[in-house]
Amino acid sequence: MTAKIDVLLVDDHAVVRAGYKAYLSLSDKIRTIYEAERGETACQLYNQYQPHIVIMDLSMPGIGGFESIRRLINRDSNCKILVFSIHNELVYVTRAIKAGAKGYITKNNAPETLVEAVCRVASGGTYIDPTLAQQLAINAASNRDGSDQIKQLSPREFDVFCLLANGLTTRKAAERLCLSYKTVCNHTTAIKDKLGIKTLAELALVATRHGITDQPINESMG
Amino acid sequence: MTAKIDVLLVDDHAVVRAGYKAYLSLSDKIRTIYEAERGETACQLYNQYQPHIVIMDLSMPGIGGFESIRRLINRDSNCKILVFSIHNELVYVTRAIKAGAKGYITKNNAPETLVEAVCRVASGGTYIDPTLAQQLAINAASNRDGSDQIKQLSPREFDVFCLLANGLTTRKAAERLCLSYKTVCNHTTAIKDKLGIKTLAELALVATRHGITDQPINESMG
DNA sequence: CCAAAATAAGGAAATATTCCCATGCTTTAT
DNA sequence: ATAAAGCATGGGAATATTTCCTTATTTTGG
Repeated sequence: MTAKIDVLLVDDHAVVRAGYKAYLSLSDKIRTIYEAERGETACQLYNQYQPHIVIMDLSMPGIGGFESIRRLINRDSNCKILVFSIHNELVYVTRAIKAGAKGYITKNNAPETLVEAVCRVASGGTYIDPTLAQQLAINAASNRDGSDQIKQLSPREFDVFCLLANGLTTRKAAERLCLSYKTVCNHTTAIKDKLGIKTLAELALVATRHGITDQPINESMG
Repeated sequence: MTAKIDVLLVDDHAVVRAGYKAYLSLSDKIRTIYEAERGETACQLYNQYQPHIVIMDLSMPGIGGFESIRRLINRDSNCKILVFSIHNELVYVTRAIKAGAKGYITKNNAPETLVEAVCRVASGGTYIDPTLAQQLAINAASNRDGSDQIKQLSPREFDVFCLLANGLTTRKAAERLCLSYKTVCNHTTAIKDKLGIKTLAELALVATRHGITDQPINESMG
Protein backbone atom coordinates (compact mmCIF):
# COMPACT_ATOMS: atom_id res chain seq x y z
CA MET A 1 0.00 0.00 0.00
CA THR A 2 1.68 3.16 -1.21
CA ALA A 3 -1.37 5.42 -1.22
CA LYS A 4 -1.58 7.90 1.61
CA ILE A 5 -3.82 7.13 4.51
CA ASP A 6 -6.76 9.20 5.75
CA VAL A 7 -7.28 8.90 9.47
CA LEU A 8 -10.21 9.60 11.76
CA LEU A 9 -8.93 10.23 15.25
CA VAL A 10 -11.45 9.66 18.03
CA ASP A 11 -10.54 10.83 21.53
CA ASP A 12 -12.39 13.02 23.95
CA HIS A 13 -9.39 15.08 25.00
CA ALA A 14 -8.70 17.87 22.59
CA VAL A 15 -5.10 18.30 23.68
CA VAL A 16 -4.43 14.64 23.30
CA ARG A 17 -5.91 14.68 19.82
CA ALA A 18 -3.80 17.66 18.93
CA GLY A 19 -0.71 15.82 20.05
CA TYR A 20 -1.39 12.70 18.06
CA LYS A 21 -2.42 14.73 15.09
CA ALA A 22 0.83 16.62 15.18
CA TYR A 23 2.79 13.44 15.52
CA LEU A 24 0.94 11.50 12.86
CA SER A 25 1.24 14.40 10.45
CA LEU A 26 4.98 13.92 10.47
CA SER A 27 4.60 10.62 8.72
CA ASP A 28 4.56 10.76 4.92
CA LYS A 29 2.32 7.72 4.92
CA ILE A 30 -0.54 9.67 6.38
CA ARG A 31 -2.54 12.30 4.57
CA THR A 32 -5.59 13.79 6.18
CA ILE A 33 -6.50 13.57 9.83
CA TYR A 34 -10.10 14.09 10.83
CA GLU A 35 -11.05 14.42 14.46
CA ALA A 36 -14.02 13.42 16.59
CA GLU A 37 -14.40 13.93 20.30
CA ARG A 38 -16.94 11.20 20.82
CA GLY A 39 -18.41 8.08 19.29
CA GLU A 40 -21.54 9.65 17.90
CA THR A 41 -19.56 12.27 16.01
CA ALA A 42 -17.16 9.62 14.83
CA CYS A 43 -19.97 7.72 13.15
CA GLN A 44 -21.13 10.83 11.35
CA LEU A 45 -17.67 11.84 10.23
CA TYR A 46 -16.90 8.33 9.12
CA ASN A 47 -19.84 8.38 6.76
CA GLN A 48 -18.98 11.84 5.59
CA TYR A 49 -15.27 11.44 4.90
CA GLN A 50 -14.79 7.68 4.55
CA PRO A 51 -11.35 7.62 6.14
CA HIS A 52 -9.17 4.56 5.62
CA ILE A 53 -8.81 3.98 9.32
CA VAL A 54 -10.29 5.00 12.63
CA ILE A 55 -8.03 5.40 15.63
CA MET A 56 -10.21 5.06 18.65
CA ASP A 57 -9.80 5.71 22.33
CA LEU A 58 -11.91 3.51 24.55
CA SER A 59 -12.80 5.59 27.55
CA MET A 60 -14.98 8.35 26.25
CA PRO A 61 -18.14 10.03 27.37
CA GLY A 62 -21.25 9.36 25.34
CA ILE A 63 -21.78 5.92 23.94
CA GLY A 64 -18.19 5.00 24.73
CA GLY A 65 -15.55 3.16 22.79
CA PHE A 66 -16.99 -0.30 22.52
CA GLU A 67 -20.40 0.77 21.37
CA SER A 68 -18.75 3.16 18.93
CA ILE A 69 -16.82 0.30 17.42
CA ARG A 70 -19.96 -1.75 17.11
CA ARG A 71 -21.85 1.04 15.43
CA LEU A 72 -19.08 1.75 12.97
CA ILE A 73 -18.82 -1.91 12.08
CA ASN A 74 -22.55 -2.02 11.76
CA ARG A 75 -22.50 0.72 9.16
CA ASP A 76 -19.48 -0.66 7.34
CA SER A 77 -18.36 -4.13 8.23
CA ASN A 78 -15.05 -3.44 6.50
CA CYS A 79 -14.37 -0.45 8.66
CA LYS A 80 -10.82 -0.55 9.94
CA ILE A 81 -10.58 0.37 13.56
CA LEU A 82 -7.43 0.59 15.60
CA VAL A 83 -7.99 0.90 19.30
CA PHE A 84 -5.49 3.15 21.01
CA SER A 85 -6.07 2.95 24.71
CA ILE A 86 -4.35 3.34 28.03
CA HIS A 87 -5.72 0.04 29.23
CA ASN A 88 -3.40 -2.90 29.07
CA GLU A 89 -5.83 -5.41 30.45
CA LEU A 90 -6.66 -8.37 28.31
CA VAL A 91 -10.38 -8.03 28.85
CA TYR A 92 -10.29 -4.82 26.93
CA VAL A 93 -8.43 -6.34 24.03
CA THR A 94 -10.77 -9.27 23.70
CA ARG A 95 -13.79 -7.03 24.03
CA ALA A 96 -12.51 -4.62 21.43
CA ILE A 97 -11.64 -7.36 18.96
CA LYS A 98 -14.97 -9.00 19.57
CA ALA A 99 -16.65 -5.70 18.83
CA GLY A 100 -14.87 -5.59 15.50
CA ALA A 101 -11.63 -3.70 16.01
CA LYS A 102 -8.75 -4.75 13.77
CA GLY A 103 -6.00 -3.58 16.03
CA TYR A 104 -5.20 -2.70 19.62
CA ILE A 105 -2.26 -0.82 20.98
CA THR A 106 -1.68 0.83 24.31
CA LYS A 107 -0.55 4.35 24.86
CA ASN A 108 2.69 3.36 26.50
CA ASN A 109 4.06 2.08 23.24
CA ALA A 110 6.79 3.82 21.34
CA PRO A 111 5.36 6.46 19.01
CA GLU A 112 6.63 4.67 15.91
CA THR A 113 4.49 1.72 16.88
CA LEU A 114 1.39 3.80 16.35
CA VAL A 115 2.32 4.60 12.78
CA GLU A 116 3.31 1.02 12.19
CA ALA A 117 -0.03 -0.18 13.54
CA VAL A 118 -1.94 2.37 11.53
CA CYS A 119 -0.28 1.21 8.32
CA ARG A 120 -0.88 -2.42 9.03
CA VAL A 121 -4.52 -2.01 9.88
CA ALA A 122 -5.14 0.44 7.06
CA SER A 123 -3.74 -2.03 4.57
CA GLY A 124 -6.23 -4.61 5.69
CA GLY A 125 -4.12 -6.36 8.28
CA THR A 126 -4.27 -6.45 12.03
CA TYR A 127 -2.01 -5.21 14.76
CA ILE A 128 -2.26 -6.25 18.37
CA ASP A 129 0.17 -4.91 20.92
CA PRO A 130 2.85 -7.63 20.93
CA THR A 131 2.97 -7.94 24.71
CA LEU A 132 -0.77 -8.27 24.97
CA ALA A 133 -0.87 -10.62 22.00
CA GLN A 134 1.61 -12.87 23.80
CA GLN A 135 -0.49 -13.01 26.91
CA LEU A 136 -3.63 -13.53 24.94
CA ALA A 137 -2.07 -16.43 23.09
CA ILE A 138 -1.03 -18.08 26.31
CA ASN A 139 -4.36 -17.51 27.94
CA ALA A 140 -6.25 -18.63 24.88
CA ALA A 141 -4.38 -21.91 25.09
CA SER A 142 -5.35 -22.31 28.70
CA ASN A 143 -8.80 -21.00 27.90
CA ARG A 144 -8.59 -18.02 30.18
CA ASP A 145 -8.42 -14.41 29.18
CA GLY A 146 -8.05 -13.05 32.68
CA SER A 147 -11.73 -12.38 32.93
CA ASP A 148 -13.29 -15.68 33.83
CA GLN A 149 -16.46 -14.28 35.27
CA ILE A 150 -16.60 -11.17 33.19
CA LYS A 151 -16.40 -13.26 30.07
CA GLN A 152 -19.90 -14.46 30.72
CA LEU A 153 -21.31 -11.00 30.23
CA SER A 154 -22.88 -10.14 26.92
CA PRO A 155 -21.33 -7.17 25.09
CA ARG A 156 -24.01 -4.80 26.24
CA GLU A 157 -23.89 -6.07 29.76
CA PHE A 158 -20.19 -5.43 29.75
CA ASP A 159 -20.80 -1.82 28.78
CA VAL A 160 -23.18 -1.39 31.66
CA PHE A 161 -20.80 -3.22 33.95
CA CYS A 162 -17.95 -0.83 33.16
CA LEU A 163 -20.02 2.24 33.84
CA LEU A 164 -21.49 0.97 37.08
CA ALA A 165 -18.09 -0.21 38.26
CA ASN A 166 -16.81 3.28 37.88
CA GLY A 167 -19.49 4.64 40.11
CA LEU A 168 -22.19 5.83 37.74
CA THR A 169 -25.75 5.56 38.95
CA THR A 170 -28.14 3.43 36.98
CA ARG A 171 -29.73 6.60 35.65
CA LYS A 172 -26.45 8.14 34.53
CA ALA A 173 -25.40 4.90 32.92
CA ALA A 174 -28.67 4.83 31.01
CA GLU A 175 -28.07 8.37 29.81
CA ARG A 176 -24.56 7.54 28.74
CA LEU A 177 -25.64 4.53 26.76
CA CYS A 178 -28.79 6.20 25.48
CA LEU A 179 -30.92 3.48 26.95
CA SER A 180 -34.04 3.38 29.03
CA TYR A 181 -33.44 3.33 32.76
CA LYS A 182 -35.38 0.11 32.89
CA THR A 183 -33.12 -1.56 30.38
CA VAL A 184 -30.08 -0.73 32.42
CA CYS A 185 -31.85 -2.02 35.53
CA ASN A 186 -32.50 -5.27 33.79
CA HIS A 187 -28.97 -5.54 32.51
CA THR A 188 -27.72 -4.85 36.00
CA THR A 189 -29.82 -7.62 37.42
CA ALA A 190 -28.47 -9.99 34.79
CA ILE A 191 -24.91 -8.91 35.53
CA LYS A 192 -25.29 -9.45 39.26
CA ASP A 193 -26.81 -12.79 38.55
CA LYS A 194 -24.04 -13.89 36.19
CA LEU A 195 -21.29 -12.73 38.50
CA GLY A 196 -23.02 -14.14 41.54
CA ILE A 197 -22.96 -10.89 43.42
CA LYS A 198 -25.48 -8.85 45.34
CA THR A 199 -24.17 -5.32 45.61
CA LEU A 200 -22.65 -2.64 43.45
CA ALA A 201 -19.68 -2.61 45.77
CA GLU A 202 -18.91 -6.19 44.85
CA LEU A 203 -19.29 -5.26 41.23
CA ALA A 204 -16.70 -2.56 41.69
CA LEU A 205 -14.40 -5.01 43.44
CA VAL A 206 -14.66 -7.54 40.65
CA ALA A 207 -13.99 -4.80 38.13
CA THR A 208 -11.04 -3.50 40.07
CA ARG A 209 -9.58 -6.96 40.27
CA HIS A 210 -9.69 -7.03 36.50
CA GLY A 211 -8.26 -3.57 36.18
CA ILE A 212 -11.41 -2.17 34.73
CA THR A 213 -11.99 0.72 37.09
CA ASP A 214 -10.51 4.12 36.40
CA GLN A 215 -8.99 4.58 39.82
CA PRO A 216 -6.39 1.92 40.49
CA ILE A 217 -4.46 2.18 43.75
CA ASN A 218 -1.30 3.87 42.71
CA GLU A 219 -1.30 7.01 44.73
CA SER A 220 1.73 7.11 46.94
CA MET A 221 1.08 7.78 50.55
CA GLY A 222 3.50 10.65 50.92
CA MET B 1 8.66 -5.73 84.20
CA THR B 2 10.02 -9.08 85.06
CA ALA B 3 6.73 -10.91 85.69
CA LYS B 4 5.58 -13.25 82.99
CA ILE B 5 2.91 -12.10 80.61
CA ASP B 6 -0.47 -13.70 80.01
CA VAL B 7 -1.70 -13.20 76.49
CA LEU B 8 -5.10 -13.41 74.84
CA LEU B 9 -4.69 -14.11 71.16
CA VAL B 10 -7.60 -13.12 68.94
CA ASP B 11 -7.60 -14.29 65.34
CA ASP B 12 -10.22 -16.13 63.35
CA HIS B 13 -7.81 -18.56 61.72
CA ALA B 14 -7.04 -21.49 63.96
CA VAL B 15 -3.84 -22.38 62.14
CA VAL B 16 -2.59 -18.87 62.37
CA ARG B 17 -3.32 -18.81 66.08
CA ALA B 18 -1.53 -22.09 66.53
CA GLY B 19 1.50 -20.66 64.77
CA TYR B 20 1.70 -17.55 66.88
CA LYS B 21 1.03 -19.48 69.99
CA ALA B 22 3.88 -21.83 69.24
CA TYR B 23 6.16 -18.95 68.49
CA LEU B 24 5.19 -16.85 71.48
CA SER B 25 5.56 -19.83 73.77
CA LEU B 26 9.25 -19.87 72.96
CA SER B 27 9.72 -16.62 74.78
CA ASP B 28 10.41 -16.85 78.48
CA LYS B 29 8.69 -13.53 78.98
CA ILE B 30 5.34 -15.02 78.12
CA ARG B 31 3.43 -17.41 80.31
CA THR B 32 -0.11 -18.40 79.36
CA ILE B 33 -1.69 -17.92 75.98
CA TYR B 34 -5.46 -17.90 75.72
CA GLU B 35 -7.17 -17.98 72.36
CA ALA B 36 -10.32 -16.49 70.91
CA GLU B 37 -11.53 -16.84 67.35
CA ARG B 38 -13.71 -13.76 67.39
CA GLY B 39 -14.38 -10.52 69.18
CA GLU B 40 -17.34 -11.68 71.18
CA THR B 41 -15.42 -14.61 72.61
CA ALA B 42 -12.48 -12.36 73.27
CA CYS B 43 -14.58 -10.14 75.53
CA GLN B 44 -15.78 -13.13 77.52
CA LEU B 45 -12.34 -14.64 77.89
CA TYR B 46 -10.88 -11.30 78.80
CA ASN B 47 -13.24 -11.01 81.76
CA GLN B 48 -12.67 -14.60 82.69
CA TYR B 49 -8.88 -14.75 82.61
CA GLN B 50 -7.82 -11.12 82.87
CA PRO B 51 -4.79 -11.49 80.59
CA HIS B 52 -2.14 -8.79 80.65
CA ILE B 53 -2.46 -8.12 76.96
CA VAL B 54 -4.73 -8.83 74.01
CA ILE B 55 -3.19 -9.45 70.61
CA MET B 56 -5.88 -8.72 68.11
CA ASP B 57 -6.32 -9.29 64.42
CA LEU B 58 -8.50 -6.74 62.69
CA SER B 59 -10.28 -8.57 59.93
CA MET B 60 -12.51 -11.04 61.62
CA PRO B 61 -16.04 -12.23 61.17
CA GLY B 62 -18.53 -11.19 63.79
CA ILE B 63 -18.27 -7.77 65.31
CA GLY B 64 -14.83 -7.33 63.81
CA GLY B 65 -11.63 -5.95 65.18
CA PHE B 66 -12.48 -2.32 65.73
CA GLU B 67 -15.70 -2.96 67.56
CA SER B 68 -13.94 -5.63 69.61
CA ILE B 69 -11.35 -3.11 70.71
CA ARG B 70 -14.05 -0.66 71.65
CA ARG B 71 -15.92 -3.22 73.68
CA LEU B 72 -12.85 -4.38 75.52
CA ILE B 73 -11.89 -0.82 76.35
CA ASN B 74 -15.42 -0.22 77.44
CA ARG B 75 -15.22 -3.04 79.95
CA ASP B 76 -11.74 -2.14 81.11
CA SER B 77 -10.35 1.18 80.03
CA ASN B 78 -6.89 0.01 81.02
CA CYS B 79 -7.09 -2.99 78.75
CA LYS B 80 -3.88 -3.33 76.78
CA ILE B 81 -4.53 -4.17 73.17
CA LEU B 82 -1.92 -4.77 70.53
CA VAL B 83 -3.28 -4.89 67.01
CA PHE B 84 -1.52 -7.40 64.82
CA SER B 85 -2.82 -7.00 61.32
CA ILE B 86 -1.89 -7.54 57.71
CA HIS B 87 -2.98 -4.04 56.85
CA ASN B 88 -0.28 -1.47 56.53
CA GLU B 89 -2.55 1.38 55.68
CA LEU B 90 -2.49 4.39 57.93
CA VAL B 91 -6.25 4.56 58.18
CA TYR B 92 -6.24 1.32 60.06
CA VAL B 93 -3.63 2.49 62.48
CA THR B 94 -5.38 5.71 63.31
CA ARG B 95 -8.71 3.94 63.65
CA ALA B 96 -7.29 1.28 65.89
CA ILE B 97 -5.53 3.78 68.14
CA LYS B 98 -8.63 5.90 68.25
CA ALA B 99 -10.60 2.85 69.29
CA GLY B 100 -8.23 2.37 72.19
CA ALA B 101 -5.45 0.06 71.01
CA LYS B 102 -2.05 0.64 72.62
CA GLY B 103 -0.02 -0.83 69.81
CA TYR B 104 -0.12 -1.69 66.14
CA ILE B 105 2.20 -3.93 64.19
CA THR B 106 1.81 -5.53 60.82
CA LYS B 107 2.32 -9.17 60.03
CA ASN B 108 5.25 -8.57 57.76
CA ASN B 109 7.43 -7.60 60.66
CA ALA B 110 10.20 -9.78 61.95
CA PRO B 111 8.92 -12.26 64.53
CA GLU B 112 11.03 -10.77 67.29
CA THR B 113 9.20 -7.53 66.80
CA LEU B 114 6.00 -9.16 67.96
CA VAL B 115 7.52 -10.18 71.26
CA GLU B 116 9.12 -6.79 71.64
CA ALA B 117 5.78 -5.10 71.00
CA VAL B 118 3.95 -7.41 73.37
CA CYS B 119 6.39 -6.60 76.16
CA ARG B 120 6.19 -2.90 75.60
CA VAL B 121 2.43 -2.77 75.52
CA ALA B 122 2.05 -5.21 78.39
CA SER B 123 4.28 -3.06 80.55
CA GLY B 124 2.02 -0.10 79.99
CA GLY B 125 3.80 1.40 77.01
CA THR B 126 2.87 1.64 73.37
CA TYR B 127 4.34 0.18 70.25
CA ILE B 128 3.49 1.35 66.77
CA ASP B 129 5.12 -0.23 63.76
CA PRO B 130 8.11 2.11 63.19
CA THR B 131 7.49 2.50 59.49
CA LEU B 132 3.86 3.36 59.99
CA ALA B 133 4.71 5.61 62.92
CA GLN B 134 7.07 7.53 60.66
CA GLN B 135 4.41 8.04 58.03
CA LEU B 136 1.86 8.94 60.62
CA ALA B 137 4.16 11.52 62.10
CA ILE B 138 4.75 13.11 58.75
CA ASN B 139 1.12 13.06 57.86
CA ALA B 140 0.09 14.35 61.24
CA ALA B 141 2.33 17.30 60.68
CA SER B 142 0.76 17.98 57.33
CA ASN B 143 -2.64 17.16 58.77
CA ARG B 144 -3.33 14.27 56.47
CA ASP B 145 -3.46 10.64 57.37
CA GLY B 146 -3.96 9.34 53.89
CA SER B 147 -7.67 9.25 54.32
CA ASP B 148 -8.84 12.79 53.77
CA GLN B 149 -12.42 11.92 53.04
CA ILE B 150 -12.61 8.83 55.17
CA LYS B 151 -11.43 10.79 58.15
CA GLN B 152 -14.75 12.57 58.22
CA LEU B 153 -16.57 9.36 59.04
CA SER B 154 -17.53 8.69 62.62
CA PRO B 155 -16.15 5.45 64.13
CA ARG B 156 -19.36 3.61 63.59
CA GLU B 157 -19.77 4.94 60.10
CA PHE B 158 -16.29 3.69 59.36
CA ASP B 159 -17.30 0.20 60.48
CA VAL B 160 -20.26 0.23 58.17
CA PHE B 161 -18.13 1.69 55.42
CA CYS B 162 -15.61 -1.16 55.63
CA LEU B 163 -18.25 -3.84 55.47
CA LEU B 164 -20.13 -2.29 52.58
CA ALA B 165 -16.89 -1.66 50.72
CA ASN B 166 -16.14 -5.33 50.89
CA GLY B 167 -19.40 -6.20 49.27
CA LEU B 168 -21.72 -6.94 52.17
CA THR B 169 -25.35 -6.07 51.71
CA THR B 170 -26.91 -3.60 54.10
CA ARG B 171 -28.68 -6.47 55.79
CA LYS B 172 -25.54 -8.56 56.25
CA ALA B 173 -23.67 -5.56 57.54
CA ALA B 174 -26.42 -4.98 60.07
CA GLU B 175 -26.19 -8.59 61.20
CA ARG B 176 -22.44 -8.35 61.54
CA LEU B 177 -22.61 -5.25 63.62
CA CYS B 178 -25.67 -6.39 65.52
CA LEU B 179 -27.58 -3.34 64.46
CA SER B 180 -30.98 -2.69 63.03
CA TYR B 181 -31.14 -2.70 59.28
CA LYS B 182 -32.55 0.77 59.47
CA THR B 183 -29.59 2.04 61.43
CA VAL B 184 -27.18 0.76 58.84
CA CYS B 185 -29.30 2.35 56.12
CA ASN B 186 -29.06 5.64 57.90
CA HIS B 187 -25.34 5.32 58.46
CA THR B 188 -24.94 4.48 54.81
CA THR B 189 -26.80 7.59 53.79
CA ALA B 190 -24.57 9.65 56.06
CA ILE B 191 -21.46 8.02 54.64
CA LYS B 192 -22.50 8.66 51.06
CA ASP B 193 -23.25 12.19 52.00
CA LYS B 194 -19.92 12.80 53.72
CA LEU B 195 -17.94 11.21 50.92
CA GLY B 196 -19.99 12.96 48.28
CA ILE B 197 -20.87 9.76 46.48
CA LYS B 198 -24.05 8.23 45.17
CA THR B 199 -23.44 4.52 44.70
CA LEU B 200 -21.96 1.59 46.56
CA ALA B 201 -19.59 1.11 43.67
CA GLU B 202 -18.07 4.51 44.34
CA LEU B 203 -17.84 3.59 47.97
CA ALA B 204 -15.87 0.49 47.03
CA LEU B 205 -13.61 2.57 44.80
CA VAL B 206 -12.86 5.06 47.54
CA ALA B 207 -12.15 2.20 49.92
CA THR B 208 -9.93 0.47 47.42
CA ARG B 209 -8.00 3.65 46.88
CA HIS B 210 -7.28 3.65 50.58
CA GLY B 211 -6.43 0.00 50.65
CA ILE B 212 -9.39 -0.89 52.75
CA THR B 213 -10.91 -3.59 50.61
CA ASP B 214 -9.89 -7.19 51.02
CA GLN B 215 -9.20 -7.82 47.38
CA PRO B 216 -6.41 -5.57 46.15
CA ILE B 217 -5.27 -6.05 42.59
CA ASN B 218 -2.21 -8.13 42.92
CA GLU B 219 -3.08 -11.24 41.05
CA SER B 220 -0.63 -11.78 38.27
CA MET B 221 -2.12 -12.36 34.90
CA GLY B 222 -0.20 -15.52 34.13
C1' DC C 1 -21.95 20.74 83.40
C1' DC C 2 -23.36 21.95 78.96
C1' DA C 3 -23.35 21.86 74.03
C1' DA C 4 -22.28 19.24 70.26
C1' DA C 5 -21.67 15.02 68.08
C1' DA C 6 -22.53 10.15 67.76
C1' DT C 7 -25.46 6.15 68.01
C1' DA C 8 -29.62 3.81 67.36
C1' DA C 9 -33.92 3.13 65.34
C1' DG C 10 -38.99 3.89 63.74
C1' DG C 11 -42.40 5.68 60.18
C1' DA C 12 -43.78 7.59 55.81
C1' DA C 13 -42.65 8.79 51.37
C1' DA C 14 -39.73 8.45 47.55
C1' DT C 15 -36.77 5.51 44.69
C1' DA C 16 -34.79 1.53 42.96
C1' DT C 17 -34.78 -3.16 41.85
C1' DT C 18 -36.62 -7.43 40.70
C1' DC C 19 -39.32 -10.48 38.10
C1' DC C 20 -42.03 -11.66 34.39
C1' DC C 21 -43.37 -10.63 29.89
C1' DA C 22 -43.18 -9.39 24.95
C1' DT C 23 -40.88 -8.04 20.83
C1' DG C 24 -37.55 -7.87 17.26
C1' DC C 25 -33.16 -9.14 15.74
C1' DT C 26 -29.01 -12.00 15.10
C1' DT C 27 -26.50 -16.08 15.30
C1' DT C 28 -26.05 -20.76 15.16
C1' DA C 29 -26.80 -25.32 14.83
C1' DT C 30 -29.47 -29.40 12.71
C1' DA D 1 -33.98 -23.57 5.65
C1' DT D 2 -35.97 -23.65 9.85
C1' DA D 3 -35.80 -23.97 14.61
C1' DA D 4 -33.56 -22.78 18.70
C1' DA D 5 -30.92 -19.81 21.35
C1' DG D 6 -29.28 -15.67 22.78
C1' DC D 7 -29.17 -10.71 22.79
C1' DA D 8 -31.06 -6.04 23.38
C1' DT D 9 -34.74 -3.36 24.57
C1' DG D 10 -38.26 -1.87 27.57
C1' DG D 11 -43.18 -2.05 30.01
C1' DG D 12 -45.80 -3.12 34.33
C1' DA D 13 -46.56 -4.72 38.92
C1' DA D 14 -44.81 -6.26 43.09
C1' DT D 15 -41.00 -5.72 46.21
C1' DA D 16 -37.20 -3.89 48.41
C1' DT D 17 -34.29 -0.24 49.51
C1' DT D 18 -33.21 4.33 50.59
C1' DT D 19 -34.12 8.76 52.06
C1' DC D 20 -35.70 12.08 55.16
C1' DC D 21 -37.55 13.39 59.41
C1' DT D 22 -38.00 12.61 64.23
C1' DT D 23 -36.91 10.99 68.79
C1' DA D 24 -34.05 9.29 72.57
C1' DT D 25 -29.73 7.94 74.77
C1' DT D 26 -24.93 8.19 75.17
C1' DT D 27 -20.46 10.09 74.67
C1' DT D 28 -17.28 13.54 74.59
C1' DG D 29 -14.75 17.89 74.46
C1' DG D 30 -14.27 22.33 76.51
